[in-house]
Amino acid sequence: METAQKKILLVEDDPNFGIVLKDYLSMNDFDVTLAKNGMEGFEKFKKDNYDICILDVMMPYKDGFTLAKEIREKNENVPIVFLTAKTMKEDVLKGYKAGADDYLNKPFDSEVLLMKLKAILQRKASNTLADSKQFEFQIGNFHLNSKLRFLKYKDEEPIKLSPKENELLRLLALHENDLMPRELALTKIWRDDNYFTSRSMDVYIAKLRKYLKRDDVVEILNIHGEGFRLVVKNGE
Amino acid sequence: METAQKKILLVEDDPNFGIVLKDYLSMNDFDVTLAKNGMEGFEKFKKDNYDICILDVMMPYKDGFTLAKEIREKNENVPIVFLTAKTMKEDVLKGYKAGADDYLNKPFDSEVLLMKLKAILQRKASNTLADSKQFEFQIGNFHLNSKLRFLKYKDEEPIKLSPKENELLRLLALHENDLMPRELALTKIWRDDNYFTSRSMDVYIAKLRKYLKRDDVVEILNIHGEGFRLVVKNGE
DNA sequence: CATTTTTGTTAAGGTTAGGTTAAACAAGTG
DNA sequence: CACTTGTTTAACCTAACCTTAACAAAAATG
Repeated sequence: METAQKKILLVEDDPNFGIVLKDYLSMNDFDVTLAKNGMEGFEKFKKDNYDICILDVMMPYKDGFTLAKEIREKNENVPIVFLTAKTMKEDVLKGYKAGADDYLNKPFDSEVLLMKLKAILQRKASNTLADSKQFEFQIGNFHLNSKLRFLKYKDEEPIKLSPKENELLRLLALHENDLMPRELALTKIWRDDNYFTSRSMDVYIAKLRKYLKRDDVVEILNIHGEGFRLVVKNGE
Repeated sequence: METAQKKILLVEDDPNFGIVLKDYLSMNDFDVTLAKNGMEGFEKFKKDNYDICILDVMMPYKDGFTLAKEIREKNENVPIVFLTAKTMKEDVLKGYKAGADDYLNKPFDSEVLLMKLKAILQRKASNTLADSKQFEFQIGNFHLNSKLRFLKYKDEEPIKLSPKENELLRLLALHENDLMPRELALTKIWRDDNYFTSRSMDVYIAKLRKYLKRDDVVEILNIHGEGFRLVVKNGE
């Protein structure tokens, strides 16, 4: 059931260029929302769900990278495409670190942009199943609310979770009783897979274990060299 | 620590450039296979599983687009990145139509390529696990879960298996009641066939026998000079 | 049947991954 | 700037894993 128009958030401070691009994309069957700066872009992003974000890098007040990071915090999956004025290597690298999916150098060919968008949406289409943002989980006698970032055990005071704790536990919960590969957490949450991020992850596992200790039906097992497994014993 | 190297198929007809690029990628922890033309590229693609394909567009005999189409027929998910000599719009569009994930204009910055590859692999990370591999086996009264690396006998506590134990038992199970040649295990699991790896394998056979002892319907027999055989007596 | 080759088994040693705590660092806030 | 919160890095230790060595038993070989 999918012929619905794809929603694009376009953030571009040059009004002329912005409107031209918006019209072009609209003509090609996208539903485009135009924001004139990073601030406005973020406001609009929070208010609605978009299939893709196109961000100009050079903008007053809040540049594209900063905006991208904020967007990533809210949504780890939405594709982000940068528009950069020229090929500046630092910019490109910075963009990818901020979680970009692609970038385009201005001036660019509009047809090329169109193809990129299509390619990106296609890629997402296959992924989309696992993407279903699930926010609430029952884990043994715990209840995890991943949107509000707290973990509650029976009737006790909810434990507040930090962003990393929360995401990690959420990933584990998504794979309950199954393997949650190290690599997955590292690429999804830390966006980098190296010795230090890996050790950092171990630290978070220790923190989660401490929280989960109060319920002996729940535990996090390690599978050496592979990852972790959140097991919930369905006793009695 | 090391999360398994990613396998790259690099198809590039310019031998100098190809080798330089290959070395660069290898240094950055990728496992690179280099093919000198489209034909060879496709052969290699069929013979192995790759995490990503990097294709030069301009090649004799079979160009990058044709190759990409063939690859897409075999595998609709593997990411494909094109290398194009210059920004030719037609080429770029053609590339996306052939199912490209991205393209790079030569000459390009190697760090940028690296970031692109990382970004692409990150996107794929969630998908990639679905490798059609057989993970679960019933062996007499045992149940082997090869993904979670444990072996369970009836209702006892599962026995945790080490990676080598696990792979070896899995190979034996795949050949249940049939010969599992030494050589097969050595090349598949130890990736080398010499005196020491062979002795190491014997050690693992001993370990597995110890686990399997609790069920006298199951045993590992040696076929002198040939390999081993996992037999399950189908009593009564 | 003596000799060589292959296999069975146990234990020691070395390496790497993971568990845990605390200190350092970074960013945001009163 | 002191204080708080979140995260990374360091340090130290234990557990897991794999190889190698050593010696014994079995099977092949001539």
